[in-house]
Amino acid sequence: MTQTSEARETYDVHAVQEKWLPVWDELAPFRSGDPDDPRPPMYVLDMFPYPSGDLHMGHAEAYALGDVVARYWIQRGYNVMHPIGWDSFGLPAENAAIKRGVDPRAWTYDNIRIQRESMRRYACSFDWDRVLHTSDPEYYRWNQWLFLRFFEKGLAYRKPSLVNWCPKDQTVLANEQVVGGLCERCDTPVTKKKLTQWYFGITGYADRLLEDMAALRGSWPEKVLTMQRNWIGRSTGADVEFAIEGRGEPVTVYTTRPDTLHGATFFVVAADSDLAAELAMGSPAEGEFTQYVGKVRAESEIERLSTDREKTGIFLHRYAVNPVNGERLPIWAADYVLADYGHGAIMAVPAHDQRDLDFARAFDLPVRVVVDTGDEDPASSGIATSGEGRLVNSGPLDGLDKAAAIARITDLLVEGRNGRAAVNYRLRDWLISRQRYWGTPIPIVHCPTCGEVPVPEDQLPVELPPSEGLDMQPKGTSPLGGANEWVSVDCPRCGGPATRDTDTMDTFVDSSWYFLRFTAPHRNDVPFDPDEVARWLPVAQYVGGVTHAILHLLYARFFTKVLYDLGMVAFTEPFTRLLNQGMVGMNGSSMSKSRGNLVRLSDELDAHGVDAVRLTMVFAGPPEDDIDWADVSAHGSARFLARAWRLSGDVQSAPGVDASAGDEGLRRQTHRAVDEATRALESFRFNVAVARVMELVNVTRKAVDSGCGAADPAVREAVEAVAVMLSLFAPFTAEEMWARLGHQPTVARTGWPVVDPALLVEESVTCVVQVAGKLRDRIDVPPDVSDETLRELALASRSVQRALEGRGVRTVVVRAPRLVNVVPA
RNA sequence: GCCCCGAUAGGCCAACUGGCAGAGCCGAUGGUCUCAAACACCAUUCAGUGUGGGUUCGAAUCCCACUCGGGGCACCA
Repeated sequence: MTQTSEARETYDVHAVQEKWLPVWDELAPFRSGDPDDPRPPMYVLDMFPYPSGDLHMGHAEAYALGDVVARYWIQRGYNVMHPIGWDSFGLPAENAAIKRGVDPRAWTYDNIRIQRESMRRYACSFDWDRVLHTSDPEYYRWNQWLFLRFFEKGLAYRKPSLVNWCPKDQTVLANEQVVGGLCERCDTPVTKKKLTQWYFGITGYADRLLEDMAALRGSWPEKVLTMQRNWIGRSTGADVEFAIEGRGEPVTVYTTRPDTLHGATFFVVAADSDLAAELAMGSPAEGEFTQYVGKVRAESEIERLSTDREKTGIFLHRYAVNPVNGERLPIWAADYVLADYGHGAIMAVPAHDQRDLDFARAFDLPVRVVVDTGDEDPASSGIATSGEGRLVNSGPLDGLDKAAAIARITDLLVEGRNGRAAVNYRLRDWLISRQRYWGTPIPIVHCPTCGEVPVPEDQLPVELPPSEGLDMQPKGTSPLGGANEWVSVDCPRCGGPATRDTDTMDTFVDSSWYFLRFTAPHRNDVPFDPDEVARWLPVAQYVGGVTHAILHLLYARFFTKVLYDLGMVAFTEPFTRLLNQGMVGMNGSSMSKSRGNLVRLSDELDAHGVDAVRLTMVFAGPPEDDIDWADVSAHGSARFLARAWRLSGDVQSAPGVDASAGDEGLRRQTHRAVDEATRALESFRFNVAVARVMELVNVTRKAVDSGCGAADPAVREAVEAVAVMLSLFAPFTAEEMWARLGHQPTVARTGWPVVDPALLVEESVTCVVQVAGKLRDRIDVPPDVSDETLRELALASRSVQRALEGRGVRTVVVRAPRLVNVVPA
């Protein structure tokens, strides 16, 4: 191999970075707000960050991937809106305030400044004209405004309930923020507490959240859809009313197995429910019951969740009456029945429900089989049977199968007016109150005479009082309660003395509609501009971590449907396509916020340069896979980029030279590389697209050194294609190459290379000839060879004849022009 | 316990609707350069696709069972 450049130039990545940043600042190639822009609009959105310190490896991966998508569609001629903002309310700011005595506001905005500058240096293709921060009063006023719309529709309401409580953060948590019984933020075991809190009525949207997922199939990861489906947890069954001896009102229970109604042998109410307390009152077991409830309340979620714990409960000395046969069922209070699911009470059918059977065996209660499944009697086996079978011991249901029995009993219950078909959801209403400072104040005034009074719109935003002088220490009530002057207000309705609600909203409220605000972040008269929303939304491509598969994405979908019902948007799903990127780890351990950063992004950027880090993130594998930084090589990426850059200095033809006169072999390789890279990009196989560019660099290097030579116009065509394609992954290198090729900045807006289909057609293809599925010969044929000709060519092959060993030919499978399979007799 | 997803070279990963298992990167080995090393460059290397069946002319790809790994839900009646 000839050595073309003796004194090899070296590629100074850091100098190149410093060179182009100010140029891009000046050109602002990613502005999307020109109303006369003729390009078709497209909305590409990265999940916005929380401003906790500087960017880390996870951000670097996410924004590298989001940038590939945004920059690709820009090259394809779209006016891409790719905005960024900060999800800047939340606990860490407050914790920093407590720990270091700094103002949460100052801490937050300092971090935003740092992250913003890091994003600039990382060459993120954001439209910097559209920045928003959810902690700005101009933003959170619209949280409050939307809250009031929800309140008017009855979708925001207050109720007393047992709520998840984090003893460390001293605040309530939504169901979604309790992970495996631990606080999502601080991993403290969560307990229950009875509090009156604000909720959003998401359960009323459960069916729509479920059904509308059909439209997302194929464009959202199946995994995310499955997780949402599980979370919503729809089940169908029946409500059945049981009379209670000595009580006027019957009690309704929900069951998914109404067919087993005749198998009920006892009745259980949730120990921590109001109903249990009422039934226990005056009973001989009252004292025992009170003690039991105390114990249950004190238990942490983690204890409750343990599956192999023993069943506990108290017999209340009361009886329920089975509506189908008049049997008296003893009523027990137990903690295995949940107060906030269904009606907080169940009919227990131990023969066909494992939990009921475990309880029956613990307390020696009868077991009656009503579905003959052919399995061993649960009373002796200890295993409840839930399979198919014929109904027995069930009066009018005897002989029916499960489905028929469910239909029949449901009809009978309706006739007897003591039951009906029913649907239940695992999903609970969304608890949005937080007893913290750094969030959106809930715009409600509590008046002793008028009750809950909304703050009038012209008084929005209800701004947070200064943090100075407020006690931020977690103490179970909001720090805002200490801001006496702020709390005391005149009731907007009657003018009398009243107090503000001192809780703040869950920060997931902020992120449930921010994607709408990006269309016009500076409008202060509306939350978002309907015309702009119509122009840009729904988001064509959303990019973010799978950690938000349930929480954020479910809430945002819910908000969108509510806004649709309010007539504010014309679509019901906010994100048309979703790409989940994986996480970045090191040597098998993850690098999450809580576990500390094993690899510092700034170190990697210093060592290898921005482009090499970005390229490594994209090239490491499919975007949704996790990356182990130990498995990939930023150094290898840097080496490749230097090789690509070197090519741009080798090109000897002039800009604008006619490529059609160039070397055809190289031209074919170039056009095929662009074609394949394009297809890979559109199906999110970014790593494959990068491989195609690497391949093109390799063949171009060979063409320069030992092929057509550096002066051939095909070399320029190839290197220009490399530069444009690299602009998605390695913007600095691409820009520098573009300049060295004699062009003006910026390569980011140059346009995607156009593939000449004529150059994709091969002159001849290698046809594989198999005998009995085994490779026996290869023959070169024209790409348009006919089946007939190919068949004859193959049969004429000496290797084929040898492989046939004189046997006859049974069939010949011909797939022109690539393959022939000769099947011997 | 239930439900998803995955398993291809020493590592990370490719392989369009079933059709030559290998595109790319890392590593390793050899060479060039060097006083030497590092860097760089050139070249070489390695699997028959987790296991067992099935469908097919033909299976990494489709089907069934299992193993291992990852994830989700889990006392939700």
